[in-house]
Amino acid sequence: MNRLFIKSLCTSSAAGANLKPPPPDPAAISNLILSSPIQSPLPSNTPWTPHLVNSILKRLWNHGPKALHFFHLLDRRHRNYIHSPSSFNLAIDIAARLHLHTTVWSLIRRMRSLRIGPSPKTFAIVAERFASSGKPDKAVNLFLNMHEHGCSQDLASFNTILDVLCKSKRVEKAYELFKDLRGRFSADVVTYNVIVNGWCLIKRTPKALEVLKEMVERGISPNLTTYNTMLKGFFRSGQVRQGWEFFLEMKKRNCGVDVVTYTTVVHGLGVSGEVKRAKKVFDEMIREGVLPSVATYNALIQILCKKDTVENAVLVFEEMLRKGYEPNVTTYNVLIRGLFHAGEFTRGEEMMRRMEEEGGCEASFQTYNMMIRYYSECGEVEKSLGLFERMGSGGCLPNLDTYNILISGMFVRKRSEDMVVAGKLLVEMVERGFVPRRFTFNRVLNGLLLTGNQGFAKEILRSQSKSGSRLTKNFRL
DNA sequence: CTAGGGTTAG
Repeated sequence: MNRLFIKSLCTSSAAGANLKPPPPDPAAISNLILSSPIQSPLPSNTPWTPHLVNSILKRLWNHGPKALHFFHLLDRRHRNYIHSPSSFNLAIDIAARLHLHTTVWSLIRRMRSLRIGPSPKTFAIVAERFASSGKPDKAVNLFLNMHEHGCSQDLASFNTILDVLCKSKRVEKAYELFKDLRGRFSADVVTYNVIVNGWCLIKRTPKALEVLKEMVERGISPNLTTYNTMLKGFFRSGQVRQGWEFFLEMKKRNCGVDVVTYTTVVHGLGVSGEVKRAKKVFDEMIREGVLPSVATYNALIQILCKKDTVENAVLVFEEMLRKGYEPNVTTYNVLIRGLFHAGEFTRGEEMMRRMEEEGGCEASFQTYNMMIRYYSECGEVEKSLGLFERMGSGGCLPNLDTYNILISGMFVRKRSEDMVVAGKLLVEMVERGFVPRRFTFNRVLNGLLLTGNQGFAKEILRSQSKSGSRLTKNFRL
């Protein structure tokens, strides 16, 4: 009897476990947050985990104010949930992108008081924001002072700050810092590779070669990454001949050329219009037993779209499928772009369907922005808006580019009702934390005024000056 | 986010 009772308890609890609600769906919660007013409480009884919080923050990436609001609510209201360092880093990134410096620093302080950071990664994020918004000195100072915020400096974080500066094209600044501190941090092959890449990124290959020479002199051996970086640099700066010779030299000296080397050459030759040679290198790589990757195929498909025909690109795509490769978002984006570029809108749409239904790839903001751009440019407003709607309800929210592309498209047909849509989009983008360029703002308001929509124009202007926007300063009705 | 290869154009 007793045993039976226990047994029934066990089975009922097992049944209960089966009846437990499915794991919370980040998409559903994100949409709930998006559609509810900013004061609304969070859904209760949700078993919050760092993973769940992070996927929500990523989904709300292009709706920064809502994302941060969500983060703060959870931080303050839930005693039994403490944000993870990675969630803090995401929130800090979002705040930095919105230029909310006070928020950035209060989040960093909060991390510190919870004793979960800030980490070198946190500082890399903030430094990256500084560097790419024209403040490389602030990025450098941040690195120099990070120990005051409870984060130690080491070779890895030195390499990171140099890389951040280089990637945002502040190579001179990076090189200065590198020369000042390479002794103190004992620069390694990674440090030198970062600097070589920096000069290559701004097409200054002579400087890159100088650094290469210098590293050898200082007893640090270049590796395959160094050579691949240099190779890419030649092609990027249009030195196809030097690139080719460098490639021959790499093979001659048995550097152990790999799939990255070959992909670089295929892409480099193709971009310069040498499709036949690119195809030959692709065949050579297979002969040499170096297996092409999805990236190699993407490079080949892209150059066929650009410098050959989209039909040939589709043939390579089919071949890739036959060989068992799994195309990724980039593959599809490149192909869809090729089709749209060739005016094959219907086939482009069909490829997008295949990407989602057969390829198991979700359309990215690149997919949407590109398609919206093509439709906008030829005045297909309904098509653009349709895609924009799908974006809003899906996994990727419209970003600043989307709004700019879409708003420009509203001027193509020169219709009054398009101006009203442009106005609504302008208001919406500001609500989402994006700062429209003054040009965009004036263009939309003027458009409204010229098409007899004074009322709406005034409304926009009022709401903007109320929120203290810098945009309204020079605008008079 | 300790370095290198595919998505955008001029």
